Amino acid sequence: MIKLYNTMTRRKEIFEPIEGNRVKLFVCGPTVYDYSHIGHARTYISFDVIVRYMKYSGYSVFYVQNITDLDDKILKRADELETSPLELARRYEEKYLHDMDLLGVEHVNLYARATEHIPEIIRQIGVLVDKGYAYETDKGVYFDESKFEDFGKLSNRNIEDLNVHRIGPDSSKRNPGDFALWKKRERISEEQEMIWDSPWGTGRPGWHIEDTAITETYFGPQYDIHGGGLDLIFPHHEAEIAQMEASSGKKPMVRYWMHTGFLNVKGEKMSKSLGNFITIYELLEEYSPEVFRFFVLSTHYRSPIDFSSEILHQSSQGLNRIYNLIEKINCELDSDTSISLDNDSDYIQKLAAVREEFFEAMDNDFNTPAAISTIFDLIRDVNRDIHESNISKNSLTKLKAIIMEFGYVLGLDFSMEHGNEENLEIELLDLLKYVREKLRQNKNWELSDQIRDKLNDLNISLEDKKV
RNA sequence: GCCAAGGUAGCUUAGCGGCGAAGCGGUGGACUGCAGAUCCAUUACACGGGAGUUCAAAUCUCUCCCUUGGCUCCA
Repeated sequence: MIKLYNTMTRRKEIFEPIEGNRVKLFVCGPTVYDYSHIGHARTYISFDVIVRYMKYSGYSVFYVQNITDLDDKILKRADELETSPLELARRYEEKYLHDMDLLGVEHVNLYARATEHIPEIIRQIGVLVDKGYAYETDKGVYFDESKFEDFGKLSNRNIEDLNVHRIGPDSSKRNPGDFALWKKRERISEEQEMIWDSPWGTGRPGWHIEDTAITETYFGPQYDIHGGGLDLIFPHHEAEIAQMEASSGKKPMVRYWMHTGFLNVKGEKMSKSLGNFITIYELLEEYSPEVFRFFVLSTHYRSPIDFSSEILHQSSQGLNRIYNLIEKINCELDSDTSISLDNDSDYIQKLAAVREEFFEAMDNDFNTPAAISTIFDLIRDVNRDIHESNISKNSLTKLKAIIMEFGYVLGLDFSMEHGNEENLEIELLDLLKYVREKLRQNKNWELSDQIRDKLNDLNISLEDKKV
């Protein structure tokens, strides 16, 4: 039974899909005008694990993400780079998907591009106009905030507050907070991209409407979960609620709202002006995807998380502790000394208990830090038992399987089977190991240590075992 | 100003009414030719301050202090 925190109610609730075990999940995707950054990575890794766990728990998840490929920022950037907006959008979309692959984020079931849903968008705007929720000016079509009394229910604001601190509102709008559904733009040339015909003249959609047009197309007017970064609560998600609930007349648009916390860099918000903007590409030049994922999952998805090299190093060390155990298990399983103990049944019980604890943590609003903590508890016990030769191969095999299972849910590969080295490399390495072993037998410590140090410089770590 | 999220050992985080926990780290020891890994022990002033509710508060309520974010570009 999964419990999840619903931003709408500000409480943890028992998760129940509208229809059986089928989950309709929408997460706001990126605006593809630049490289994705580590904040995106945090959000999408979080939802990756959430979805993995839901599937693992028996739900059939239909996971949709939009790709915002018609935004003003894209036009501006394309102008700067003297390229076509669509080409730019496709290029960065490709980079986004590639980054997700590198991070081990599974593809969602459907990536929906805004530009490929223009008819749906126009249709939805039309409904809003017909029902009197939207009005046309000479600049565009706007949603009339005052007609939708629930406006602000997600972010806990009221319309008066929103109107007070607005500077220089557009006087052509009825209310200062009314947002654009359709932006009128003149068609300059025939080959111009990102401009479409509509009943309100040529132009392009506003920012919020693509998501509701897309979700209505694939999910209908009501679905299970809508997710995204914390920063999208206002105004984006408020606008979505207004659009969808006003046009369909059905409430609520979505049952559960899930928002991921921010990733800061050394205590500061990531921004281009501060110069602390880190792209996923840059991240992966320095850290492995596993370390970053482990770092992300070491904090609960709703909590703020602080990125720094010191903390990444801590994560790396923690992850190594898990890897070391796997290696040790593999070693024990390969060795000839067979320990046969009759405490297997104890182990089966213990592992079942740990498994239950792990899944309890995950059930509790996807509490990955608590789940990881159960892995460490297990590791401590197992290390002790291995150290005391108090565990059978049979138990070790089961133990390994369970850690792999945890790894699968968290999207971390604990298999330690990377075996993609060239054969020649392996053979040369074996030769080197053989020579060094001979040196050690002759107690030529100086030279054997040198070999080990040099290998270490090449990122190959050699660790001697007791003979 | 309004809204929101936080303040738990040196660091990073769980816990959110009933023995304060995990990882990273520090120190000493065992094992090892040394190192690494691991084990044992140990170190930790750890629940921002104050008041209240309760048999019982890190946990609930109020209040104050501090940090961060949002307030129509944002994952």
